[in-house]
Amino acid sequence: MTNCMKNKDLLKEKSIIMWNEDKIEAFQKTLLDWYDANKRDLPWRRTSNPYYIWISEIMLQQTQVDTVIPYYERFINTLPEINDLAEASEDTLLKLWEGLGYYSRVRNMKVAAGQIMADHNGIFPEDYEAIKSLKGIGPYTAGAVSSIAFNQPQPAVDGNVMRVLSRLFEIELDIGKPSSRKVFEEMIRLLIDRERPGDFNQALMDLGATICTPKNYKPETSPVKDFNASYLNETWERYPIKQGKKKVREEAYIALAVSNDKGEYLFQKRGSEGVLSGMWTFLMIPADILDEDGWKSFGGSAESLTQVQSEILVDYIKKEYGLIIAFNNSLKGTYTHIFSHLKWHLSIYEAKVVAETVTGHSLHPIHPDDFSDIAFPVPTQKVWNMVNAITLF
DNA sequence: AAAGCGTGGCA
DNA sequence: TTGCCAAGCTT
Repeated sequence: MTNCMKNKDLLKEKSIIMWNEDKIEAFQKTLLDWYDANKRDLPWRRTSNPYYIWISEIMLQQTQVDTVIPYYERFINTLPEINDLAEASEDTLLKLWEGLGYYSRVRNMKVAAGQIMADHNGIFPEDYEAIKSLKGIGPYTAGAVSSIAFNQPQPAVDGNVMRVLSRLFEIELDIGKPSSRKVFEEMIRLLIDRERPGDFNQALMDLGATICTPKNYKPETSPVKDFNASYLNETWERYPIKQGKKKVREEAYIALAVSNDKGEYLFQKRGSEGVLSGMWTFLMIPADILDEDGWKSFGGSAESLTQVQSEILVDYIKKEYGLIIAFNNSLKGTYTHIFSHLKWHLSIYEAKVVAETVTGHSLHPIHPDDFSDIAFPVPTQKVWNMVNAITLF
């Protein structure tokens, strides 16, 4: 009862009028009937194993269903039990995750698997708070797993749900703000079907993914259009409210594929902080060492560096890595990689190792025959493809 | 609270 | 082409 009052106070504060019980019940039936007839047949909907549901939810974070499916299948086949995940090496995990992005997700999963082994006797916990305390599991994923795998009436508010509710109730909140999520959660606590909470949550997400979409939205085609205030009031084009994103930062590098006389290429492991942390790349030389204008001075159409730039580069490699190289001053290609918050402009060149200083360096030689054992982020794969295409292996 | 964190699809 | 979008979490 106390929680119920809190719910209504929060909604009242935001000028949100909740439906009466009859309307809520009618909505639940309409939504679930639609879901029963139209739900997508997805691999993780054929299991009630919380471990597998968890894997799917982590993979689906900010990632499209079609992308996830093959990764999901391979992951559960390779690591069928929580214990397998807890004991897997980071290399194994990253290889299973290669190309999915947001690599901290799988590192966190290994930590969480260790928590489950240590704190829950290897059994996936059922309690919402216990689930949420697992590394990498936030309010959405905790709600999704507890409702889908354990039939608990917990909200699972993701972008879909916020968009659907914004349109149904003409919500004026910016769905990009962290504080807004709590309001939507309180709405779901009042709306959720107590008999089928997991299906209710998934039905809202399916509705958002297939009908109540961000673009090309046709409200008249929705199974719950009669409940949709923004449709009935012809205000639906205003919702959901979301602030625009800021422009991304741009950086330029020389991506240098350095090979030695054994046919190995030299890779560097990125640091534990920042983008692509702990992932392998070719040498990445900040373009601004070459001149004050950085990549703009050569990133366009230039096929080679100037003599001066070339010497600066060779000196930099010697100083930074203790490596004497023969630089092949012929542009192999350019590639622009767009992250969520950052853009890399890569100019790709090759070089051969002539000599190494005795102090060694932070670079790791890897033969192309062994590339299949190592997880490379997409920018590294793109650079390799360009080097590989030109040299005709 | 806001920024950081990958990648691919789409108009 | 550029920008936005997709089943978020951590710091």
